Amino acid sequence: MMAAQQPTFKALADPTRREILRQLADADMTIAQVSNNFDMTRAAVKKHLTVLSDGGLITVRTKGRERINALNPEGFAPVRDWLGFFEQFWDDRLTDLKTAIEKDHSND
Amino acid sequence: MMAAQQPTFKALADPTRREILRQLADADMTIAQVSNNFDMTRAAVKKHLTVLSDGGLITVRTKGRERINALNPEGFAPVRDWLGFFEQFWDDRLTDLKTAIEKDHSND
DNA sequence: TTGACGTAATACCAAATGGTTTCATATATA
DNA sequence: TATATATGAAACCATTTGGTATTACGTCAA
Repeated sequence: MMAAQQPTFKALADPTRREILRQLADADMTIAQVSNNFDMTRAAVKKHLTVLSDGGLITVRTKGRERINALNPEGFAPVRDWLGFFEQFWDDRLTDLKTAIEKDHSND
Repeated sequence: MMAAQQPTFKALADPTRREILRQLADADMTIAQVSNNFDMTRAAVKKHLTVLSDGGLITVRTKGRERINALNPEGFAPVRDWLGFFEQFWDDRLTDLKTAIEKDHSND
């Protein structure tokens, strides 16, 4: 389990790729459909899709001569986990702070 | 409000920078302290810290001739928001699916 | 005030990145 | 079968990135 997070974060570093993900939330799309929404060549978009696929953020299924790209919810797990580490860390610190304050007030 | 997310995601794309963040969770550190934990020059670490600062993920305070680097919880908001969009999206889709199933079963 | 220390700033380099163009391959369709 | 369509793949290019080394600057302490 516990997929490597590097390919995921690498994939998310480019604004075009994040925009592609946002658009795939609306509908699954072929490479041609995705590239219609961007001012760059189909080849460039294809490269971005490859990076997204390597990062596990999308899945690709073949339908005849078309490749249909779709979001892969599981691929977002590395980001969830990474963020979770820090959120948990801050939660714990807040809890510790509260505990310390209560302890202090017990001296009133 | 609503900080630009590009500098944030850019900052998170490098494994060294994510490791620096993890270490800053344990304790605030000067540049020299951070660079002691990595097999690269202080100058290289300093560049990473600059990128992290540009991304809003850390804050730097001056204490004499030292610069103390610390995590900035607010800087994580772009990631929280970005992830939240997709989580919300999937939640809604799941809810819609459940509703559709219930509706279908009402024909029994 | 004079070093020593912590950091900033710059120039430089190799490799990665994001784009292009061109050509090849596989599948639909007339 | 012949042609159009959808994609894959490779070569190429400019810019960015992540590292280095070197030098300069501010601050502490003897």
